Amino acid sequence: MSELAAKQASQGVRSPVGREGVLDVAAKLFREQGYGSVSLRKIAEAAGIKAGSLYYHFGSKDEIVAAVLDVGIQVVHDSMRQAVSALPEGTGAEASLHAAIGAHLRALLDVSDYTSANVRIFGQVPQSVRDANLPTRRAYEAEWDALLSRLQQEGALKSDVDIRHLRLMLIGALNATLDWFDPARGSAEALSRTYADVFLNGILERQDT
Amino acid sequence: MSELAAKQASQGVRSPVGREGVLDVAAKLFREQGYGSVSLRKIAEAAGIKAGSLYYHFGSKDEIVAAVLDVGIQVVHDSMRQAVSALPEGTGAEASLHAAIGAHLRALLDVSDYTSANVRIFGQVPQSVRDANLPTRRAYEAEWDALLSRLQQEGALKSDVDIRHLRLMLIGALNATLDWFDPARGSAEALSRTYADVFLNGILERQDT
DNA sequence: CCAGTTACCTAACAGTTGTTAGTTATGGTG
DNA sequence: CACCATAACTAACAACTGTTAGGTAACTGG
Repeated sequence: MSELAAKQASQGVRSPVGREGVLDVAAKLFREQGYGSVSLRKIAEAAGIKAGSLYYHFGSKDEIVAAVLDVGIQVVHDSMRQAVSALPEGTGAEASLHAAIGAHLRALLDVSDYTSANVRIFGQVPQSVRDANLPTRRAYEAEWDALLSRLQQEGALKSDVDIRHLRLMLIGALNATLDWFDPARGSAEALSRTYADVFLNGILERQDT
Repeated sequence: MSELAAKQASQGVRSPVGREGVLDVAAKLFREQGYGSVSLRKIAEAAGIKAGSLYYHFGSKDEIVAAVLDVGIQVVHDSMRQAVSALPEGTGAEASLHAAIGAHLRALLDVSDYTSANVRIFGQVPQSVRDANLPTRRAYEAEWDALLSRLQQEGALKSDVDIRHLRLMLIGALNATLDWFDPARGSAEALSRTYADVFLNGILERQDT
């Protein structure tokens, strides 16, 4: 049950599904089935209302999916920012990156239907919806760029790697886990350790260490 | 113009679009617009015929998209196998991986609408179509696993990395480039150097080298 | 020259889609 | 009690979907 619905129910209101309940259900369906095969009637049925009723809360299907996309980025953004800023001052590059990667993967794989829906359907929605989501995306990307730049200025990262490129590579690799990750086979936590290690140290056997 | 169409035209035949021409056009549209928003009428129009005529060559829409998916994997598989097998015997891990990565990225970003369409729409098509494409996929994945295992047995790769996991991570990262790669900003060739270097050596600044 | 094959076209079908207009039931407020 | 906002419902629309049946023109082998 959504927070809003819970609050209203406790006030004795005949608990309506409401805008929030619709979004929760929509995010889940989009994550599971993709954009194209989720109709308004499917969303409505899963929410326990009729299709026409969706237009009380939203002006169009685009408006629903746009809301899901925005929340999806906000969740992972908050999660990542919080994880990094919670680190003690002077934390090394290794731990900082691991924290950021872990936060991203947890939001994507454990926590949020919104974030996974975003990653899954962003490439499937109409251009106009994608454009509407861009500012929110850019803010999250800037957070990553800031982190990576800081580590590079501290001399922890190679000076010849391009930050934008590295960020695209990193987030791309992380998001791709959504296609195959199986919680029964391993935790997001373990995954983030592996990913951080590969990106930081590579996979080549070395003489030193 | 497709090879078939060219051959037939040179024989004096009133050049039909044909099965091959339809697939070429379908692959391009799927790559550009995704699965859901490409209707049979759009494919037909782009091919210069009418929607109903598609059923002369194919039994259903699923059959069209399944054919595109299969060809997409075959192209990148052939490209990768050929690139690796062309290397002189005793080639090091670094060069081997770079060749494989380069072949994959070139098929994805430069060469084939089929391969890029596969990566783009695989997650959007009906379950049955995905299942039909699985054997072809597995063969390509096995090719990668064989390469990585060989390198690991030669002692070139760390012995504690899981091959399957590494392959998923690598191909996932490579495929993700499709979302942002802009040929005007850099070549697939240059990209493959960067990716190989990061995966092999990591991004951490080191005392040695 | 005729028969057959190839590759298309036309027209229509049943189902689904996003969307709209008008209606109704509920519960809090003056 | 009357009033009003909230959150639904019903029923229909035009457009579009994959698909099918039947027809037609062009080239090919006998």
